[in-house]
Amino acid sequence: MKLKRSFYERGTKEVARQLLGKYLVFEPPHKHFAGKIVEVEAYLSQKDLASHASKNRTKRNEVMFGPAGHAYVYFTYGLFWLFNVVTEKEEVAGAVLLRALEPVEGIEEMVRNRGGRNGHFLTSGPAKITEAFGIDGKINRVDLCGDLIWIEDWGEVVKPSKIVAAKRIGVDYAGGWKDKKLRFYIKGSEFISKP
DNA sequence: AAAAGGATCACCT
DNA sequence: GGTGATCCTTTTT
Repeated sequence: MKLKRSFYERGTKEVARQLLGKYLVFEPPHKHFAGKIVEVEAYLSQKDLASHASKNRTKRNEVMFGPAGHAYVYFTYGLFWLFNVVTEKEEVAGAVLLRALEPVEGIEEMVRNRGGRNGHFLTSGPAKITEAFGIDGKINRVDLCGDLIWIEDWGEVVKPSKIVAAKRIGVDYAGGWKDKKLRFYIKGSEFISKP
């Protein structure tokens, strides 16, 4: 079942934890991809110094301030696209970064998109996900309650004891926020980006 | 350990 | 309207 807007329209930390074990589905013309979400990071609000939203509204981060359930896709390091899900009600700029998936459907096409790499290297990092799926800036602002890209609940339950909370990756610039445990992953998954 | 690479933002003029 | 530091990373040495 496709997640509804009400799922996303809640506290970012809760949404992040509950996205574990759900499935990202992407259906561009004549293609089909699906992957199980095994690692995420929560970016809480304008107060979160690790978040793009900490600098108030700009052209880039604008979508984070809008309604929940939309995609926030941005370009970084001159090379990579990163995919986020917008959370919370309007004016509260929360988002969840998808950091790692377990590939499930469309694997052959993912391998092609990733230059022949396979297995553990396919989607074990935020920019690896977008490369494998072929996600780029065209997906920014797309409504996840539509028919191009969305997240599904396949009825799997991830027990709290299987969820690990850890420091976020690559946010050493974020002052007192850099060590907060807002990264969540499924314990034992072979596809997480960093242990 | 370091290169790869370009958009974005803060801060100037 | 121009400049420079920075960046929610990946790959290769």
